[in-house]
Amino acid sequence: MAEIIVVNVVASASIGKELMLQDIAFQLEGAEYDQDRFPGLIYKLAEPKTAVLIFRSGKVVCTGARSIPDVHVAINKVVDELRVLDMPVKDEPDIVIQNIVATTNLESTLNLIQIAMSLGFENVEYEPEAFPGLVYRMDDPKVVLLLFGSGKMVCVGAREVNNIKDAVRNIKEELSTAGLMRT
Amino acid sequence: MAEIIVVNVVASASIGKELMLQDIAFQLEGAEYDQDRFPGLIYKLAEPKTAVLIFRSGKVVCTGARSIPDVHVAINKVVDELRVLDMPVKDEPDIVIQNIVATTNLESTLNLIQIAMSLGFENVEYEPEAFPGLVYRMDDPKVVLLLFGSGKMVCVGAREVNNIKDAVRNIKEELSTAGLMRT
DNA sequence: TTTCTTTTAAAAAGGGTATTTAAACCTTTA
DNA sequence: TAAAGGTTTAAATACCCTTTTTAAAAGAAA
Repeated sequence: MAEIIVVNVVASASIGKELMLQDIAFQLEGAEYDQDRFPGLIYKLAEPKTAVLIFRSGKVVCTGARSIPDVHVAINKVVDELRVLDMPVKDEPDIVIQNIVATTNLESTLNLIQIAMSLGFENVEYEPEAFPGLVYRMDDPKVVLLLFGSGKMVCVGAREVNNIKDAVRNIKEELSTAGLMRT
Repeated sequence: MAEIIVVNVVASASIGKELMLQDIAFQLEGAEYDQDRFPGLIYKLAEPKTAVLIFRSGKVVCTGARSIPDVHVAINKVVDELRVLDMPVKDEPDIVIQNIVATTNLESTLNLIQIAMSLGFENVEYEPEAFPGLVYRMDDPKVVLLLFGSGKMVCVGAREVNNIKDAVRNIKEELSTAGLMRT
């Protein structure tokens, strides 16, 4: 079975109280902050390679992590840096994984038109002239799959890694049963 | 003492579960519904003269009422009309008064520049070239007063009528003490 | 050839969209 | 010149947008 590769993890966390973003922007090297564009301050870390959005409320969003442990490492790094700047931050931020994006290879070229008909148009969106992937909204687990003619797929919206495993297992079963995959 | 006139009462309420706004828009005479402009359906009542915003969530907002009893009359009218259309509505919507707007006359012309200095620039905004009224944010009760050179004023943000009475009493006392009102 | 656009999910928090109302001053429009 | 509309304030409702990240692959633009 082709491996499932997590390519992006998005998480949110509360790291403290009211933060003075203007001060942080001035003291934190590399911080991007343009209130007119976006209310959050954008801080990109090189290792783990992530982008952390810091908000006035003390909440943050971490994007781009390749694993859940990396999310924790990234957020803790930001918290430590803010602590050095004497900003009011917690010792243990409460991190919540919000979205895990993963890819895998179904190892079979796919006839997306036939798959669209088979999965039912109520859960499928397929407009090759707009986007080459077929969008399938799975109910359980509640995730969205992007299927490509090459057999590769992307799973987005998962809250935990097991959701992805279940989704991949389900779609393989559905396609195989419908005879839409080289078995 | 010049009377306080309530000119607008805004209230919110939950009147039921998920509502099909599209259906309501089609069946309710006079309903305005344009999803691209605003997510709520706008329904204007002639008596009491109000505008009720109905949302998909089953929550509504009533604006324009001249009194608190009128808010109840208006919302109940809407609920009754929706019930006739077989929409899922409650028997007793839980109405919450969110904002009461009132006007009164301080019966003295006011020197807004002097008042701005006296009340303290941290709570006052006065830019006559932009807007003729002086904006005063009172802490207790937490309301905002718009003072005009004519002596007339507007009080917004009150949650109950007593807030307005207290606010008027307070501003009169503050201005009189500072000798900024003809007593 | 490289880059960008298309699509999807998710959070954060502002801004805009719309509704109502008074005050009074300015500008625009018939 | 009169009438209309814009200026400001509060409040709830709930959507859209903004930004960040990431893969897939097709088409277009540079």
